[in-house]
Parts: sequence; C-alpha cells; structure tokens
Amino acid sequence: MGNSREKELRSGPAPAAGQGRSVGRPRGRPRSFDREAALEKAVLAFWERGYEATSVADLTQVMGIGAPSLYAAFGDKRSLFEEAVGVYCDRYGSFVERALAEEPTVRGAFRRILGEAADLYTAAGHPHGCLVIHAATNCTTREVEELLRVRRNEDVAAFESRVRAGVAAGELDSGADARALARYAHAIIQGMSQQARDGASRGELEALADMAMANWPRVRAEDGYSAGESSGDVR
Amino acid sequence: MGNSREKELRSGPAPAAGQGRSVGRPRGRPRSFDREAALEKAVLAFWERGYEATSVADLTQVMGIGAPSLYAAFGDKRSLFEEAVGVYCDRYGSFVERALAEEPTVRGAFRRILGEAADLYTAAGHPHGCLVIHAATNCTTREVEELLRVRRNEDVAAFESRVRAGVAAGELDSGADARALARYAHAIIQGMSQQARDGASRGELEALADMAMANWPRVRAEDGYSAGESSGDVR
DNA sequence: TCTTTTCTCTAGCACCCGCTATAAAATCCG
DNA sequence: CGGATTTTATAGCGGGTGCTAGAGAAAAGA
Repeated sequence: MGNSREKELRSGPAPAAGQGRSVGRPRGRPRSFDREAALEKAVLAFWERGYEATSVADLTQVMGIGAPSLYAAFGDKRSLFEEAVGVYCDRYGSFVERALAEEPTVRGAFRRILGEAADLYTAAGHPHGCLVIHAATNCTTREVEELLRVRRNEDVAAFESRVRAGVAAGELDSGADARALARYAHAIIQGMSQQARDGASRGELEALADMAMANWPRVRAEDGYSAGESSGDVR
Repeated sequence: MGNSREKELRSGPAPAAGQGRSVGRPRGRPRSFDREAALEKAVLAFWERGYEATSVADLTQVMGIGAPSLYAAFGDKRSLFEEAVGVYCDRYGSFVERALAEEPTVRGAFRRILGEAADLYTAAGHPHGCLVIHAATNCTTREVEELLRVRRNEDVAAFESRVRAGVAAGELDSGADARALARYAHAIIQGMSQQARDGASRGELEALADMAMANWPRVRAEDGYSAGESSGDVR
C-alpha cells in the first residue's frame, strides 16, 4: 500500500532540544522544511483547485520543496491529500461538531452552524467554499471521490443523530423527520458552499442561512420559547 | 477560436430525400455516424465524469468514432463540451424555465421545480445530479469553469426575477427578499444534486424538497410572513 | 473512367502527469 | 577525521493527455 513510513517523529529543522544527545534526534541529514507548514500549503492548494487539478508540480511549488522531498515526507499524492483533508477538518471544519456538541438545542446548533459556515466559506485568507464538498468531484480515481463522499455522509448522519437526540429530549415533536431535517441542513450547507465559490458574498450567505432557519421546527409545546428566539441567538 | 466549421448542415448518413439531385447533398464522402446520437453519448459521458475527467479517448469510445472524426465534427474537446452543455440544457434542464413560465404562482413554480429535480436527479438511464452544477468543478482551465458558473448564476437571476414578478403581481408581500429567496431555492437544488450524486434516493430528495417548500412564503393576505425581514431575524 | 471533395483510419506528435533512480549534501556516531 | 544515515537536487522514466499529419476510402461531378 505505498510508502507509508512517514517519519513523523522528527519535529523541525532545528534540534530544538538543546540537551546533548537527545533521544528524538534522528541519524541522517535533517529535513530542511517545516512539515506542518508545507502540509498547510497543500491544504490551501487542494482547497482551491481540488484533488485532480492540483498537480504534484503545483504542490511542490506552493510547498517550496522538491518532488522527492514531498514523496519522502508524505508518501504519494493521494496520501498527502488524505492528510490534507484531515488537517482541513481539524482546523476549519471542526466548527460543525463543536456546535452540535456545545449548543443546548438542535435549533441553536444548526443556526450556529449555518452562521459560521457563511463566515468560513467567504472568509479572506483561504479559498471559498468547503474543501470536503468540492475538492474530490469529477475524479478519475473513484477511491478519492469516495474519500470525501464518506465524510459528507458522516456529516449527514451526525446531523440526523443530533436531531434524534433533540426529539428524545422532548425539544422537537416526535413526528419530526430527523433524516429529512438532516438532509435539509446539509443541502443548505452544500448550496452555501457552491454559491460562495460562484461569488456570493457573506451577507448573501447569511440571508440564505436565515431563510433556511425560518423553516426549522420550533419547540413542540405551544410556546416553550417566547415567540422569538430559540437559544442564545448567534451574533 | 479553433475550428468552428462544423458542417451541421448534413443530416444523417443516408440521403433521406430520395428526390434525384437533392439540394442538401454535399460533395465528398458522407459522414458514417449520426452526429446527434454521438453528441448525446458525449452528454452522458460529461454528465457522469465531468469535463476534465472525461478524456478524448473516453469520448471516442462511447461515441463510437475515431478522434479525427470527432475533431472534424465538433471542433475540439471544449467546443464539444459547450455543445453538450447546450444539449443537456435543452433536453434535461429546460423543466426549470418551463415551470417558471407556466406555473401561475411563484410558489407553485418552485414546488414543481423541486419536485421535478428530485425525479431527474435520481432517474435511471442517465447519471445522477445536474450536469451544470457538477461537470465543470475543479478544472485546470478557468474558462470551462466559468462556462457553467455563468449558467448557474443565470438560473439564480431567473429565479430572482420570477420572485420579483410575483411580488409585483401582489402574490408575495412587498417585503419579500427576492434575492435571498432565489438563492435559497438554488441552494436547495444544488444540495439535492450533490446528495443525489452521493447516493440519496428519490424519496429522500422529495422529502428534502417538501421541507424546503414548507419555508416558502405563502400568499400575503393570510398566514403572516409579516413585513420586515429582508435579511435579519427570522419570523 | 478520372478528378475532386470529404471523411476515416493509423500512427504519432509534443506536452504534462505521477513518480523515482542516482548522486551530492548534511547531519550523527565513533 | 571517516563511515553511516538520511535528505536534497537533477534529471528522467513510462504513460496518458489533447490533438493532428498523411494516406487511403467513399461519395459526387465531369
């Protein structure tokens, strides 16, 4: 399965630990670049152009290293992509599970998710839209497509189970269609991501998110919430 | 602009018109394949794998012709793609403008659009999802991406103007945010298309469409949707 | 029949793809 | 210092890409 020894043990180019014969210091010539920094550049490249349209030549250029260094440090292009996807999810995509876990109500969680997505997908400093949604469409390699498809479907499943938890907690009517609600929320996110790529502004995405939330079911009892807000309103 | 003489005049391989020295009969060796049938095969290939992932070798195979014939009949790969996009829009995507034009109410138009999209995006006999949404993402050639991006944004604009017409006709409250409604509808369609590609069934897409329509503003007289939401709070 | 016109087939062009063999450079250990 | 070990840069591999030259094949017109 390819060259999977990645020697992640080594930290930076400098010894870092001044202590004499330190334990972690490897034998040969030390790596001349910062592996994490280079990886982050790869994330941005894949985010912008997707897996196939980003050539190894592109990668070596933005990462500032030669091809042999790339292959020695990351295995092959696909392994690098997988690792980049992991970094993306940790660094940029984690807001979703955080909102699902932290917000006390389902409605509040999704309101927060959509609001933060509007920000992230149009923020300066990195490409627009969502890497997981766009970076592996139309690939010649089926497995790469599957890589992100699995993540997307996992997100839908996480949405659904959060909704179910809300129903179980009595927050939502027991007739609520958890699966449809999850798909609905995910569709909105996908639409926001695509429209961000097509040039929509943050304000436009926020208006879209507000409109989508207007459809979200409220508390089941006649008026558990005073005619206005769900949870501690975002923004 | 490449080789744009495409000799579309010739019809089929057979003379068709038995009439003696018919006018339309060209001079040289007649084309041995049905241009329209080959074009339709190209549509399906691009629909399934997208522009870049569909190689000319793939195309010649599914179209059943050699590369020189392809180039003589369609120009180059990109021209063939443009033509294929046109065929797709005529044959498969026209339901949108038809619904916008035929349905008497805005709400009815979008309900019909979402319903028919659920059918089309999961129908057997052709790839799932929407070609315009997916076939030109992550392209190395910027112009190809732009080709479909323009069509998508045209769709949003068409949605918006239909909503505005509904407002002008008194069907919707004058405070309705036409732009946000258009973006909302388009986001749902994009989400449906992607989820169809990710394996969602027709029933799941229909449930998604129903849920999306539950949010659509009703006639202004009854059922609230009180004025005052351009982009701010919901309801 | 012969010429002209057009299409089709074989073969191959130049280029880019992901990837790597090789050897020089940089570090550690003794 | 001299090996040992690992990373680096140069250069290039085999293969796929979009595309086309050149020769032959099939029609019309003479």
